[in-house]
Amino acid sequence: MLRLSKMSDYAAVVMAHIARYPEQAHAAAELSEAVGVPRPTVSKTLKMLMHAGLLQSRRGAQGGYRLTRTPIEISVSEIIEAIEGPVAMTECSQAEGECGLAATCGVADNWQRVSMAIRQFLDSVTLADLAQKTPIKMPVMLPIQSVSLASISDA
Amino acid sequence: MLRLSKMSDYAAVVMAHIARYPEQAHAAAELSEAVGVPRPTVSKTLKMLMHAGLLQSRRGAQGGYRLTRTPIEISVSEIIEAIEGPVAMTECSQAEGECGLAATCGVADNWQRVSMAIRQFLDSVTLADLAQKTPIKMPVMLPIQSVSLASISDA
DNA sequence: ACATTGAGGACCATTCTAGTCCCCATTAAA
DNA sequence: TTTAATGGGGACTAGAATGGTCCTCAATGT
Ligand code: SF4
Ligand code: SF4
Repeated sequence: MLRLSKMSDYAAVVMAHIARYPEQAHAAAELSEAVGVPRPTVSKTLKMLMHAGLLQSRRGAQGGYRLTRTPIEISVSEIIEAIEGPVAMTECSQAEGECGLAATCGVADNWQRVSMAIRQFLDSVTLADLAQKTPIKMPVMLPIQSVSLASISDA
Repeated sequence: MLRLSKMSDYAAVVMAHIARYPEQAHAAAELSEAVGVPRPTVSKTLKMLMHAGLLQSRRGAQGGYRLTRTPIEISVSEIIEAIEGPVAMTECSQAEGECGLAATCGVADNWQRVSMAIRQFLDSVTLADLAQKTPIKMPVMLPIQSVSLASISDA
């Protein structure tokens, strides 16, 4: 279903929560309760976000997590990538692991473009957008055909 | 990685292959060889595409599969949905199965919009786009902020 | 000192995925 | 009418990924 993993979802929820009070340090326990996700799981998520450089932590009393950047400077694609790796629809859309069918499949090139379009879109959505209460408006996406089908000439 | 499943990828490849000769019937064996995917797997994929109404089949000698519509009338989102169900990033982006955090998470609404934007985009990419040899051009996507953060006024 | 809080990583259960196989139904052609 | 081609349906399996838990150690403020 082209579904985000639950962990990514948690990550987004947690990040959004932190983004609403960016100045405070948020302990894992606090976030766990606020969000309704068991502590160990939330902790794991936080660790991943930290490794990705989206959060900084301080241990000890009064410690916790806070954002390394302002919510406007964090994109949802970064959050997703922190949890599940690069946003890529097909195997061939990542640098590594070229799929064996690349030679015969004939769609690799176009898939990569589609994939890139989605990545760019996700780049353009920020944590601030996600966290705000008022629903964000949808971006205008020009139908792909309008630019592509015009110039077909080969086989 | 927000990755398409392999099956969906196969489906796309196979559909693209058929789309290049829409008039002929394509036997599973033929497609299997053309695409380099083992017969049983390709067969399974074809069955799914048929159930979704994207292909029609005829059994017996000279039988095989062909498209039910022209390639321009088939969107890649339909192909994906045929294999892995509705394109939805979060659990709450589908009608059924509301996730338990819906009340507390505070991002459901915005995720749904992001999800819908992607779905719409995928709707706009057709099988013809995918199948053509010349690389498709990317659609222009206006950054979401430009439309969202400016005009916040509603609830 | 000591209570708090994160770091790191092992570990497990369950689900999903990819892939295989078998047997039956239909159709065209010999 | 027989036969060969071809899809339909569905059960089945091995393996990977996912979601989630737990334990112990390190840091830090009071
Ligand atoms: S598009 Fe082609 S090359 Fe890319 S992953 Fe799919 S089959 Fe492999
Ligand atoms: S966004 Fe909120 S409601 Fe939607 S799936 Fe994630 S947690 Fe559940």
